[in-house]
Amino acid sequence: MASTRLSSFKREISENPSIEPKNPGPEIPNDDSFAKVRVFVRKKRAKKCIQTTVKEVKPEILDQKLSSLPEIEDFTYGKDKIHSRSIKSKTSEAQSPVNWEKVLEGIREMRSTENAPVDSMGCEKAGSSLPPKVVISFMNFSAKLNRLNFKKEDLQFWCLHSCQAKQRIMLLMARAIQRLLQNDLLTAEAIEKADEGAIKDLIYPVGFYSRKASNMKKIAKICLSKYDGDIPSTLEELLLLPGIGPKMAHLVMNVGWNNVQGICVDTHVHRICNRLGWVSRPSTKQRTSNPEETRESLQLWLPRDEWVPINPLLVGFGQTICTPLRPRCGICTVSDFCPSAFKETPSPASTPKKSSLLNKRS
DNA sequence: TTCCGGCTCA
DNA sequence: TGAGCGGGAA
Repeated sequence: MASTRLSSFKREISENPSIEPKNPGPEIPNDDSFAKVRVFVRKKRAKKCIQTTVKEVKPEILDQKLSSLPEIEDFTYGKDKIHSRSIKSKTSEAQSPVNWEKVLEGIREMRSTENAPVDSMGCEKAGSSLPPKVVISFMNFSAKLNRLNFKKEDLQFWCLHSCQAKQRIMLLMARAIQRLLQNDLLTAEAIEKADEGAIKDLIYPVGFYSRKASNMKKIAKICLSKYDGDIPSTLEELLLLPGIGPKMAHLVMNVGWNNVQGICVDTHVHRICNRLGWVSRPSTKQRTSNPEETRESLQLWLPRDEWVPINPLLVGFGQTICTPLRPRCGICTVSDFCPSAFKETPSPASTPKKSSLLNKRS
């Protein structure tokens, strides 16, 4: 049965070399008669699959065989299943930036000596303090938080992590979680029943509080009707929720479900990767124009085990040193590797527009 | 590309 | 005083 599926799959591939493999791939018969491990190799150029082959090698020479294929960057295989894998082609446009590891290490060191808001509030620092039956996902816990008058000890509830919770609720903001907690508004049922105006008051003055209160109600309703009060567990379904875009969907997949589908790229990751010259628009050396482009570009070369930690690392770095305005290049230990160091354009505030000059005159 | 809305900082 | 913040929708 399984071997029939495998042979038809092989035929499918040989007839159509650009076919995308299913993930996970076809099953391999789980018996002793099967002496070989099949390694499915897919060469990728940018996003497009350009070559697909199936190789059969004996397990005992697998490592040797694979080391003779240097273009293989990452793959998994097993007796039972062939999993997806990515291949770094020598001719690929996705070259790792020079010194990226040094830069990352330098940022890690800087981060270890400088506290950033994301360290106390970021969802990765998950809530062991959270009620056991509640898992909270949220967005917008960014640089703005440290400007607000919240005590640090009030912020211990901000986080989420995956746990064996049956009841989950996705919140769309960070800072209001404690107040929602005090009002028992942390389940889809409670949010669904609550008055939108009351939610608005509780989360005020979070950015976009009005829209977020409305989205919370909508999401709670969807979670109750479609997911039994839980949150969706796939990227596609998360993206269908109102107010949930790629940044939030990847964050939830990474941290809430421990299922890494992509890098969570927010404004800090987007800005810093571009400053470092780590990402570019396809086939160009131009900066990426939005976080989604950055994510795709970054994923082409950044090793998968960095996909989750890169977010809190760069967010904290962006909050404290590589700030949007007036980055502190003077204290940055990796500025030697940064093509944008000390080159930031002066803020528009220093060159007043005509309208503001006119206002001043009047 | 603009808007959302309160807030901070230069 | 007003630019900028930050992710998503229109």
